[in-house]
Amino acid sequence: MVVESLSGRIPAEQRREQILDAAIEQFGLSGYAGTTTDQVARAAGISQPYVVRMFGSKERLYVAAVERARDAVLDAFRAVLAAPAAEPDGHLMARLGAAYIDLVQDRGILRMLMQGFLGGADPVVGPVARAGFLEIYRMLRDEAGLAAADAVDFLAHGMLYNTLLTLALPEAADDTGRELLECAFGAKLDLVLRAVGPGSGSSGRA
Amino acid sequence: MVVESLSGRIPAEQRREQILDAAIEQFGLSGYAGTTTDQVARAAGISQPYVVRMFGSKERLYVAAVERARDAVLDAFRAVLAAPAAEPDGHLMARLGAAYIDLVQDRGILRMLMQGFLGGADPVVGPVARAGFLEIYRMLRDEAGLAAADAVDFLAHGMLYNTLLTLALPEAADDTGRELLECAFGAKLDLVLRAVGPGSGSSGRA
DNA sequence: CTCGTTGGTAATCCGATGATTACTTGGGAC
DNA sequence: GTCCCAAGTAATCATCGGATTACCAACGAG
Repeated sequence: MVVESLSGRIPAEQRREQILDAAIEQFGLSGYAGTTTDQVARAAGISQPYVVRMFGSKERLYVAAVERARDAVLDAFRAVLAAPAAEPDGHLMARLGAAYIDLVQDRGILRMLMQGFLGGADPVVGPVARAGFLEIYRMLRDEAGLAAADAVDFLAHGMLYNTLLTLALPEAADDTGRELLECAFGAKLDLVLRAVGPGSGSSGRA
Repeated sequence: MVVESLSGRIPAEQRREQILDAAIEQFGLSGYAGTTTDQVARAAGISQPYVVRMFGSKERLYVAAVERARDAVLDAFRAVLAAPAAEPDGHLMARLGAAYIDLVQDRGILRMLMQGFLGGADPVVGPVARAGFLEIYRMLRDEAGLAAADAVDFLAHGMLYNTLLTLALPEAADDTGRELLECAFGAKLDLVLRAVGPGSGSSGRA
């Protein structure tokens, strides 16, 4: 997970990417206010002042992390559109859905997206989050060619995925929870559970 | 919005309710870490130490606020089930959906719910949030009598509502946004927009 | 009236945290 | 080699925030 390569003196752009990876993980877990720049720095393997100096402020780092999470979604969907349909019975929406499930196996990205949505009321984060969401919708409609109603249905179930996964239901579900998961994810459930594994799989804190 | 009644010496239980109302509003806006106990206290019209003493700690107050938001949802749905169906064509799910839209006109409750979901990874909030979500699901299935697939579909669209509303899309939508809103809310859109009104309606900070 | 219980606050403490400043080191150009 | 810029850190600051302590004030019972 965390960058392990004992890294002396790395070009700034590469370091920037490492910081953003760490920021998504940490901000995703604890939100903007709940995450310290020092946590991000440690996760990226550098010192706290360098994080601040690289991005100017914590707030700007946060916005960059939100944008990066949005780009991850857009990239994942565009990869599906670029790839040839292997199976003829695989409808586009199903393939997009599977790609999304795959993407958000990285719970950092998933939670970062959700954090972004919740920032809708914030004067700085809000506009970024709204524009990002609409960009994804436009992509589904214009590039993937989904009808508006289909795109909305796709998004709705995506949001349910988001909720169930951030709730960590797959990791800790009783009978009711399992029924809900089966019904929500359908055939994709094994995709979800494969990553969780048979163990309790509780990922500890940093 | 904020309790205005110049209130000297109020019974503790009543004060507790005021604090919880304020907590839902504030925590919903800024999350757990982003909200100070002093903000909650001011919004409730009392002093900061009293808030802490009443609930023991900020964390316990937060958990209580999450539970209260959950109860608000359960109560709203049970009210629908208890009321006689006025119109025969009004399907149960549509009536439940309308009740939900109505409930989350209070954006504080809406955002508090979302904050709770995002706390799924937290060792304290997580279990509460998971149990609360499953409780709502069980209610839909057992008390409302929805088929599991219908309940899941209902929840999925509810989660899309949540996202669109926390993003504050109704308050600030371009053409794409309006199309998305129309498609997502359908006939319920006027219910949503009625509260927002023709003005910009940007509700200021506390 | 007085007294104890409940409702409530002012003052204060201590740790945490984002930012700033000043400093050090590595490595490529020539 | 030496020079200089990019990469990076240690030390420090000012502020904020949750919790604690000690104290004050209504109100009802007797």
